[in-house]
Amino acid sequence: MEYNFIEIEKKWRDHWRNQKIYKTEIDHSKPKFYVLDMFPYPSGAGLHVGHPLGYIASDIYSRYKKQKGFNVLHPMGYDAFGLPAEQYAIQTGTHPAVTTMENIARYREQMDKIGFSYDWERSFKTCDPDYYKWTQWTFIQLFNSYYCYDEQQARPIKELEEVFAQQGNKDLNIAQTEELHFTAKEWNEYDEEAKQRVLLNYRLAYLADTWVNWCPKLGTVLANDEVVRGVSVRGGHKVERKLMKQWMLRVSAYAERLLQGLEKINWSDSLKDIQRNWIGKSEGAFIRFPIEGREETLDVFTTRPDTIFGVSFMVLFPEHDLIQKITTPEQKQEIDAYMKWTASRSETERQSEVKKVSGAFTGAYAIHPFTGEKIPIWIAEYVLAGYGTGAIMAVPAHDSRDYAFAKHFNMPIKEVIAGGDISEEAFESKEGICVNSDFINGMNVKEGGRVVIQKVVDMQIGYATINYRLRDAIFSRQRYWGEPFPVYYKNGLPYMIPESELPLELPEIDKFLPTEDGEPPLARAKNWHTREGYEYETSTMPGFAGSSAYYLRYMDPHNNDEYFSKESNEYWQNVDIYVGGSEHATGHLIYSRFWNKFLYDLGLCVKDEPFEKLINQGMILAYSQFVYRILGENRYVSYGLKDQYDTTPIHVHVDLVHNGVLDTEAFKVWQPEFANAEFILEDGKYRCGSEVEKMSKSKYNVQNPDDLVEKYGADTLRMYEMFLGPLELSKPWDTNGIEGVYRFIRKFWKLFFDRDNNLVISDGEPTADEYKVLHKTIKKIEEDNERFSFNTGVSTFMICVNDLTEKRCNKRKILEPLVVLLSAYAPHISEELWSLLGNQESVYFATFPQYEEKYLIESEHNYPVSFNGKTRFQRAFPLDMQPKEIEGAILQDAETQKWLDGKTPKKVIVVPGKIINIVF
RNA sequence: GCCUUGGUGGUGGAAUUGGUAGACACGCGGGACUUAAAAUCCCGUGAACAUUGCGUUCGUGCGGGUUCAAGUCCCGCCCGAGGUACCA
Repeated sequence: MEYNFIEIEKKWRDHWRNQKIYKTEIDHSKPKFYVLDMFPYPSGAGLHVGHPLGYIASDIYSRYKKQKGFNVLHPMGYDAFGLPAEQYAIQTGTHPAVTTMENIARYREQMDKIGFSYDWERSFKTCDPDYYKWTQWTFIQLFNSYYCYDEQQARPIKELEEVFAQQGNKDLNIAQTEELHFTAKEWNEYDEEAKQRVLLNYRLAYLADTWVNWCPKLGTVLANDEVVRGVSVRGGHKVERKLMKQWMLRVSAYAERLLQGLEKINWSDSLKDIQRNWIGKSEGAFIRFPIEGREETLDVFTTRPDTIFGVSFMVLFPEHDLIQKITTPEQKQEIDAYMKWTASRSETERQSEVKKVSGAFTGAYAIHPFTGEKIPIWIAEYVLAGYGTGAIMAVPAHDSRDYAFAKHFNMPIKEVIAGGDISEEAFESKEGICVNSDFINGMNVKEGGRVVIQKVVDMQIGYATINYRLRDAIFSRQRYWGEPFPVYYKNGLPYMIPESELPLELPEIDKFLPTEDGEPPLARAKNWHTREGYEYETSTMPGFAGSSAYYLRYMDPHNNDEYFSKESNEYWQNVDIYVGGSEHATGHLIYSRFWNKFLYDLGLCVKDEPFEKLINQGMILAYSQFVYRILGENRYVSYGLKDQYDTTPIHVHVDLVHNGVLDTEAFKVWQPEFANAEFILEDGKYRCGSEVEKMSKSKYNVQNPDDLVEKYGADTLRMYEMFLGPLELSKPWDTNGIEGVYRFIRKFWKLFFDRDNNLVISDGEPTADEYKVLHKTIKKIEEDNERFSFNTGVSTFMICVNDLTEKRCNKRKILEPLVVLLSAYAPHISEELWSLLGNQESVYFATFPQYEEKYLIESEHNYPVSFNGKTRFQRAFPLDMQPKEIEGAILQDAETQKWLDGKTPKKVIVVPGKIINIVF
C-alpha cells in the first residue's frame, strides 16, 4: 500500500465526525484538563498558515494529555461581533450576520482539513442570542453591584442602599467615580431620581461623562487598548478627545487584585510585566493645597512627597474644573486662548509633539502648606485628566517634565535632594539626602517622604495613597454589530430590563449607518423594545464583551437557564492552558481576568483566575520574493547581477519560486504583462531576492494552508508548522523545508511495508538496541510535549525513524507504541496505521506508551553513579573530579556492579563531572 | 527614556540543572541506481592549517571576570525585536 494521504485523511476525517470521537463529557473518574485557543474573529480573507500555528500546538497538547489519562476539554468557537463585518455591511448592504456566517463556514472547512480534535458540539459564536444573553446578564449583575475595598470583592448594590439609609456614606471604603458626602438623613430625603443618580457613582457598570477616544472615521468611541500612538488599532484612523456620556466598567476597582493575581499564574514574565505596567501601581500621597483668597483647594497626587519643599509651581490639566473659578481677569484671555488651542488638538497631534512645552498662567496662587509661600498655578497639556487628580505639584529640580517646563517659562528650580547636578537636567533618582527642606533636612528620600506624609495627615490636608494607571473601561460603542444593552431610560436615568426578558435581541434595521442626527445605527430600529414610551440604549457593547468569559460557556454551552451549571464549573474549573498571541496582553487578557473575578465574587465560578498557564505563539511572517526589472524594459535580471543595471524590484508570487530560483516559464504565464519577459540569468538560473514582511495579498506572499494540505497532507503541514521553530518565536514562513517533513512521514510509513508495499509486521521480540531507541524516543517526546517544545519533538521522531530504518526494524512491539506517540502530531496517518495493526478503537483513545527503565538507562549520558551512598542515573559527578581516564575505579560499588552485570569496563573516560564513554 | 526579550554555521534552529557546541532539517557539493529524469539511498558540509589513519588551532554579538569546566553565571558595552510612554 502506498502512502495516499488524500484518501487516508478524508477517510479518518469522516470517521471522526460520524463517530463523534471528540465529543467530551464530564467524567468524574478522570482528572480534567482544559486546553483553549483564543477563538478567532472570522474575517473574509480566510485562514493563512499563521493562524493554525497555535491551534496545532494546542491540539497536539490536547491529544497528548488525553493519552496521559486526562479528560480533556478542547473547544473552539468564534468571536463574531466586530467592525469589519459592519464596515462591509455599510458598503454593500449585506447583513453582517450573513457575512459572518459565510466566513465561519469557510473557517470551519479549513480547520476541519487540519484534523483538530475540537469538540464541535460545544462550539458557539458570540453573536448567538443564546450566548449573548449571558453577556447581557453579566452586565446587569455589574450594574447591580458595587466594589467594597475592605472586603476586596463586589457586593450587591442593595446592601449599599441599606447602609446609606442608616449611616450615609461616611467612612465607606468603596470604589466610586467621584467623592460624594451625604448623611443618612440626606439620603432618606432624596427622591428616587436623586438616589439613582447617587448609586451610579458606585455601580460596577455605570454611566458617566468621560473624556473618551472618539474616532470620527469609525463613528465610535474606543477603549485605551484599542488606540495605539493616537490612532485606532483597526484601520489606523485619527482619534480625538471628546466628553461623552458613556457606559463604563469599573475595572479600576479590581486593580489590586488583577496585580496580585499575576503572582499565582503561570504566564511568561514579559507578559506579566506588560500587565503590571498597564495596571501601573504607584504609591504616593494625596496633598491638599489651599488657594490664595479662595475657599476651593487644589488637590494633587504625588509619588514624591519628599520633594515638597522644591515645589515652584502647580499645574492643572487644561479642562480642569477649577480653571474657570480661579483664573484672574488679567489672565483670562491667555487662558481661554490656550484652552481653545488644546481643545482643537487631536490625540494624534498631542502624542506626536510630546516634547514640545506649552502652558498658560491662571494668575492664581496656591499656598505652600509648610512655608506659606505663594506658588503660581498654571495649566498645561502635559498634565493628564485621567490620572491622579488631574493636577500636580511641579518640582523642576527632580522631575524632567517639570524641569523642561520651568526652563521654558523661566521659573525657579530649587534643589531639595542632594546628589545630582541640576544645572543641566533634573535629578530624578530616588536615592539621596533631603536638603533645603526644613524639618526633613538630612533624611533620606524614603524617610523624608514618610515624615511629610505624617505631617500632612496631622494637619488634615492629605494622606498616603495608592494610584493606578489602569482606567475604567469604556463599554459603549456607537455601532450596530454588537450586543445590545439591556437598558431603558426613565427621566434620563438608566434601568435594566428584567432578566426574564433576556436575550434582548439585536433588531433588524434598514441601514447600518448612524442616523442623520448622529445617533448610533440602533436608533433606526422600530418597535424593538417592548417598553412603549421609554427611551432605550442605542449603543452596543464592545468586542471584548463577548470574548471576556467565553471560556466559561464552553463548559456548559447549551444551558438556557444559567450561564453554566455549577456542576460543570466545579468539574472543569478554569483553563489549564491558554494559547494565543501576545497582542491581547492589555485588552482581552485584562478584561477576561476582571470579568472572571467579578463572576467569582458573585459565587458563580470556583476559580478567581481564568487562565492558569498562558502560551504566546509568535507571529508567522513571510518571505516576499522579488524579480528585478530593468528600467523601461521587459527584461529581468537575476539577483546577483542586478547592481549592474538600473532596476526596480517587483513582488512575484512565492509559488513561482523554489529555493530562491524563479520558474521562468510559470512567471511568463502568471500575468499577461510578463508573457514576453526576457531574463538575464546567473549560473543558468534566475535567482530572486527576498525580504521578510507580513503576510498580505498585495505582496503575493500569503501561504494558504489548503494548498499545502492538498500537496503534502494535513499531517505533514501539522508537523512542519511545529518544526519551523519554537512556538513563541515570530518567524518567517518558509515552505522549502516542508519536503523534509514529508520525507519523514513517508519513511515512517515505509517501516510498515516491504518493497512491494505489503504490510509486513513482525511479532518478534525486539533487541535491546531497538528497545533503547523506542524508550529514548518516548522519554524525549514526553519531555518535549510537557514544555511545549514541539519543534524538538518533531526532530526526535525523525531521529528515531532514521534509526529504525537503518536497523530495518519492523517489529510490532516497537512500532505500535510509536504510532500512539505520533498520533498527537500526525493523527491521520497514525489512525490508519493503528487500524492496519488490527486495532478496533481509534488511536485517539490509546494511552501514552510507557517505557521500561532497564533499557532507558543504557542511553548515552545516563550512567549509574554512586554518590553519597545512593546510586542515581545522572550525568554529573562530584565537583572535585579532574579530567582523566579512570580504569574501573568509580564503578566498583555493589549497585553499579549489578547494573554492569558481570561486565568489567576496560576504561571509563570522564571529563570533570561527566562520563564521556565507557569502554568494555 | 523605561520595561521585557533575544544575538549560535550559507539558512531555520538543537544544546532541559554550567559538563563532547552546532542535534534535526533545509540548502549546497560528491556518489549509487537509471538510456535519461523524477523518486530513493549513501557520503561530505563551522573556520583555518595539516592530511594516507589518527590530527592541531580558533570558534556561540564585543570587552572583562568567576570556575577544573561558560552559549549557559557575574560586570561593562554594541545591535535587533516586542511592549509602553508627558502616569506626577
